[in-house]
Amino acid sequence: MRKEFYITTPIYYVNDKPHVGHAYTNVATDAIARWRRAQGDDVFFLTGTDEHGTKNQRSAEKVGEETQGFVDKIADKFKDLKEVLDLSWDFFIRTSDKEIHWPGAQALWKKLEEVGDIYWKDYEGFYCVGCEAFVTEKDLVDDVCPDHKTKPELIKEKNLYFKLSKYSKQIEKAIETGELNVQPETRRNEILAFIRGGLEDVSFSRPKDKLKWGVPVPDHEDQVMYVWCDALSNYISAIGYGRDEKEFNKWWPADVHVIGKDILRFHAAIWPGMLLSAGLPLPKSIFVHGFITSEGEKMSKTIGNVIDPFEVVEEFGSDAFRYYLLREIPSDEDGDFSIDKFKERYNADLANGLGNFASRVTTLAEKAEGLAGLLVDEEIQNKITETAISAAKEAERFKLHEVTAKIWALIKFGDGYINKHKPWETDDAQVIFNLLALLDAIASFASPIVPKAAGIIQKSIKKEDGKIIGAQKVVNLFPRLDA
RNA sequence: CGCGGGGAAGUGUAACGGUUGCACGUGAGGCUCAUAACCUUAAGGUAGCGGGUUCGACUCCCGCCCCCGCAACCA
Repeated sequence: MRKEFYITTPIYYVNDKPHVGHAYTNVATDAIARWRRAQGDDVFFLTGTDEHGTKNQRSAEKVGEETQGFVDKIADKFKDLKEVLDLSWDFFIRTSDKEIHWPGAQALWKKLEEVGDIYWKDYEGFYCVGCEAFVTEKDLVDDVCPDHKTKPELIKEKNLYFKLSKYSKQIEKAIETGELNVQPETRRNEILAFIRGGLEDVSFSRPKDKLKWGVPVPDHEDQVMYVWCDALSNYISAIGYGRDEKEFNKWWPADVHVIGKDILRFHAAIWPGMLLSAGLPLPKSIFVHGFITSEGEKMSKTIGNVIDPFEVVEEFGSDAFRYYLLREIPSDEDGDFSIDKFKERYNADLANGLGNFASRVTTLAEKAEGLAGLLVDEEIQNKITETAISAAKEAERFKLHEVTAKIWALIKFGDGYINKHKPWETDDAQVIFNLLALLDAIASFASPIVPKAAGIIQKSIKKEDGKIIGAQKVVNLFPRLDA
């Protein structure tokens, strides 16, 4: 029986076009989704955009556009990543979508209110008139707002609050027992320490005059949802919560929420609290990945080292970019993106590695005779099985760079095998058949990582009734780059 | 203050209480099926510092130094 597997990326905030960090989250999630599909699971892969908030409203005003039109344009850029990065997501949720998202977000709100977890409370904070938003002390430079050079005023307003504190213990226990599996371990410890400190209730709404661009709170005309209920609820609204119970029950709970380390708290504290309140099951796991630095430094517009995924792919192709992200960036830590390292990886692993291996094997196989009907030698089969097992083990804990390394080690083994057996001298059909079987396995293992190249290789291997009978030469999959 | 993670060849990384492994890069040799690709091999690490436990520690414990993350309204 096919098992449902529901995986999500965060929804991206649309105040700017996508950068390499977004690309990373997408590619990592995509690789897991493709891997599960290859395992035979029925996968639903969700991504999308978070489009509300005063920031977007103001950005739109600044350029003299309708807010909706403004966010539409940026959301499209995120959608474009599908083709650019060769993503396989099934649905793209937008929080400004009144048909799909709003009913879910509002249904969830009503549920929380129904069980008595929503209440009125004064919210007090520093408010910058220029920003039209509350600012935190962290935002301030010398006590003034860095954007407006004014001192924010302390104001009070009535907000609806969510009783997160009530679920502190339950959330803590769920994470401790692994019912909600937070990966990697270090993030699990981090969030547990935080939760043990006791969770406070969170502000859940804003008065409409402060925040116009958002989801209206049901039954409270003058209030608009603050980000938590608005954004986090996308994970259930997208699959039918509040609209289509059958579809919702098919997919929920999520198997994995893939997130960046910056939003761990929202996903591993607030979100579980909301779900518990609503009587819904918790997601099975949360995979927290690190951030990407650029040329060893934090990416920033002022330094000018922001990496544009569109440009990298334009120059080197989606497979190469995906490979770099999955192989070079440790999936559970911060990693660095540098053009030199990119080229090094490309030449070593893709051109000299996968590409060259595919060429040598298919060239030998194209000329070979008597391949049909042969069986793979035990040595090769064992090697393939070993790799499948160890790669799957790493994939279970989301060590994607390790998965990739294990698969590429098989290429190394293959190259050694060719040199050892010299099939170009012996024309040994069995050896060539073994190599073809190996290449076939490598292509299928690598397809979640470099889907295009894997597809080309698979197509070049001729099969009959699922059995390999020959191949057509694969030419220059990854042309070498000049240093 | 605190909590959590980490410091290993030029770079990136893995496992492990008992010859530090792997990959890239570098040097030498080999091969020619292949994309000046591939294979073999060499050099290169006193495993941050100082103690302790132990027959024996990179691995466990303690102290110190350095780096990073968290420290709640930030997506």
